[in-house]
Amino acid sequence: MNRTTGAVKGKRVVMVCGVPMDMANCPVRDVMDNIGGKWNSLMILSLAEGPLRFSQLRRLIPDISQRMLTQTLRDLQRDGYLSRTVYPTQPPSVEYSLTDLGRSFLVPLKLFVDWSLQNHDAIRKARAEYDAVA
Amino acid sequence: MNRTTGAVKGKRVVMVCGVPMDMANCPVRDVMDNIGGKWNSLMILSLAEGPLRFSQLRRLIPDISQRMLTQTLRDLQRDGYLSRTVYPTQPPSVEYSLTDLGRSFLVPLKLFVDWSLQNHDAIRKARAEYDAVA
DNA sequence: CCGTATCCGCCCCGATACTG
DNA sequence: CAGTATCGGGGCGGATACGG
Repeated sequence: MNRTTGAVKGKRVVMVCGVPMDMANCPVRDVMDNIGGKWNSLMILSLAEGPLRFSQLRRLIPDISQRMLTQTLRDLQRDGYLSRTVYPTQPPSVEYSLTDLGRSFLVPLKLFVDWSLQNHDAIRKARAEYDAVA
Repeated sequence: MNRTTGAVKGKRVVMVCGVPMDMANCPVRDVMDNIGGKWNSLMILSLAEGPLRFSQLRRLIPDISQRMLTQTLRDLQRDGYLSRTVYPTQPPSVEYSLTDLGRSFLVPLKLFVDWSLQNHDAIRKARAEYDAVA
């Protein structure tokens, strides 16, 4: 397999695992930016078992600020991971729930969570050893 | 299932998918910080098919700066994803290769890449629709 | 209850220049 | 070839206060 890189029609292309990746418009980078934020993946996981209201999410994730809760929900809604429905009560209540896209993302996300839980100790150990040398 | 949150022995615990998550020392957050960087996951993918030298990686990923290449490699080595071996030639050559930990991470990572490639269009579409309304 | 608006510190990352 | 050192912009995210 050829792993060289080059400019193809002015595009930066990186061969990774035999698949050409357009770095200028990279899907992986794009998705990673979405869920790589501090709260995004946790938000999706929190909604995995059913819809929740704004204040419920706030109580469920006590450490998040009101600002970041709003922003995270808006970003995830914008990218299609979740939907927002407003119930015209008094005072108003807003419910957030995963879309099909959001639910489908749970598959790789949960695998990632499992891996993290299984290998966290190994990582912490490696880190400690590295720091001990330095 | 109970999804309430609470202080357990002074720790912030969030119930997610039935699993209690300690937010103060969260493995998922820890791992996400490692590979959530701009170049980290791409670096691991680049080394998936075999060891590469510093300059080879530099050519393979043309957009990365020398500084970030060094830093990314050091961070990934520190957390145990890859190993660094120096060959005492003149001039010196340094080879980077995935460890067992790094290779095992390829499983969830590749699943994530596949999902990104499959759903990128849907995300871009959702984003366009959202922006059109606003 | 469900947000907005504003200010601001921090740190990621790029650019550039220099070493062994 | 394989790094290190230094500077600086920009954006993420926290704190706080205010609005419908």
